[in-house]
Amino acid sequence: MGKQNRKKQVIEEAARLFSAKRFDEVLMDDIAQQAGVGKGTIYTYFTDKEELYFAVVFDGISRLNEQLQSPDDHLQDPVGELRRMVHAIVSFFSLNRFFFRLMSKEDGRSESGRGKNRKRWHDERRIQLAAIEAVLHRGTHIGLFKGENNKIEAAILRDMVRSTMIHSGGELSVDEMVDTIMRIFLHGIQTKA
Amino acid sequence: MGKQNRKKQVIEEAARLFSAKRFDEVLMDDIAQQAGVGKGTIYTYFTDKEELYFAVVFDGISRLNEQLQSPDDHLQDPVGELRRMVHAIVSFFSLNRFFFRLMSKEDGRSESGRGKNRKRWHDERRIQLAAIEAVLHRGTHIGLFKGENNKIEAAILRDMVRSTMIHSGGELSVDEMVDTIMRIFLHGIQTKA
DNA sequence: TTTCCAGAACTGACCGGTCAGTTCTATTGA
DNA sequence: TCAATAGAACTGACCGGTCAGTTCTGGAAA
Repeated sequence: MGKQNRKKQVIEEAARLFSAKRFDEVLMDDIAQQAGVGKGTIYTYFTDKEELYFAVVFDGISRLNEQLQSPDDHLQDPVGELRRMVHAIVSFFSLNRFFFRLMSKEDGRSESGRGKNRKRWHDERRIQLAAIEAVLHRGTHIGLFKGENNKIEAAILRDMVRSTMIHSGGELSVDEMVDTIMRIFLHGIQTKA
Repeated sequence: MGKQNRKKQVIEEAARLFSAKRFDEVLMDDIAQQAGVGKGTIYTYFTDKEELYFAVVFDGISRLNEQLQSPDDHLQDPVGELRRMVHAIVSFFSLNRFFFRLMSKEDGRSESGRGKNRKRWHDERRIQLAAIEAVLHRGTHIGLFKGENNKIEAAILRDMVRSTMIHSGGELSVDEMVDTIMRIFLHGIQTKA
């Protein structure tokens, strides 16, 4: 088994376990066993449990953030670009249920900030908002969006993915979720009447 | 110090600590010290750390749910009723920052469900959604709302409070937050044009 | 032979939970 | 009003189990 594969395997299984249980309920012995790796081996890659935990978290969020970066659609219409982003988030989480749960959890801890890990988490999360916000700005500029408070609107859009995924109960396809989110975010629930 | 005050004091300090740190980082010794109470005293009220934790959680959520119950506004217009509910949630969390953080955290854990505490949490959360959903239904029935998927819409509305509170950075008043949420939820961000 | 690693075995810090001892409080009756 | 008493409430030093982190060994692969 290749060196990188081992580390990857550990991160993957740790993600599964950390997403399902409390930090203190997850044992290093379990992670080692699930990953098919000696416990000692884990400590060749990570100095301690906490470092492993954050490795898991950052592995997930940076992969998501890659997906979020637009290729070169700066020319595309803002609505299409927004839809592309929402789609990217929804499908990423659909394929990575573990990270979805893990991030929801980590998100809860986000306000109280201490240490460089917490800071980095904060930064990565801000990148997401900034990307969305930029598109909102562009749309506001050309009169397409109302743009009352782009910062909060960006946050709301991102978090709508979370709500939708949790509460769709697996009944909606990725595209249906994206449609639902975009419909509400763009037009609201009230009839024109 | 009165009997009830002690227990209440413990719950209050535990809420503060649990909201700021991981479960395993919060020491019973710390809670006791912060509450100005002997460690053993905590165990006269709660059988173990976990029970205390859930006592904290349920104390918060049931107080919130009380606020959510409409007095007798079943006759009032759905939009007004929705606004009243959003206002109730926003002001409750403004006055109870600890519970706000705590619930965000607990919410992250919500999917993986084991045990009766998890079930009760789930139930309490559903009560909130049901209350909102009922209003959406009523509005849909009289042609005021589009009502494409009231279940998810209810969840989104509730969670918009969370996003808004986290990302307003304390810059918005309660009423401004309520306005922002209602505006987006009812009409979306796109201009009519 | 040498390198690598699984996983068993070990260790000790740490912390949840206990309980013997102490303090508070309510009740009685003089 | 206050002394006496019962027992409820509280305390915090201590105990013991747990588990992160380390070391070691045997065996496989190269």
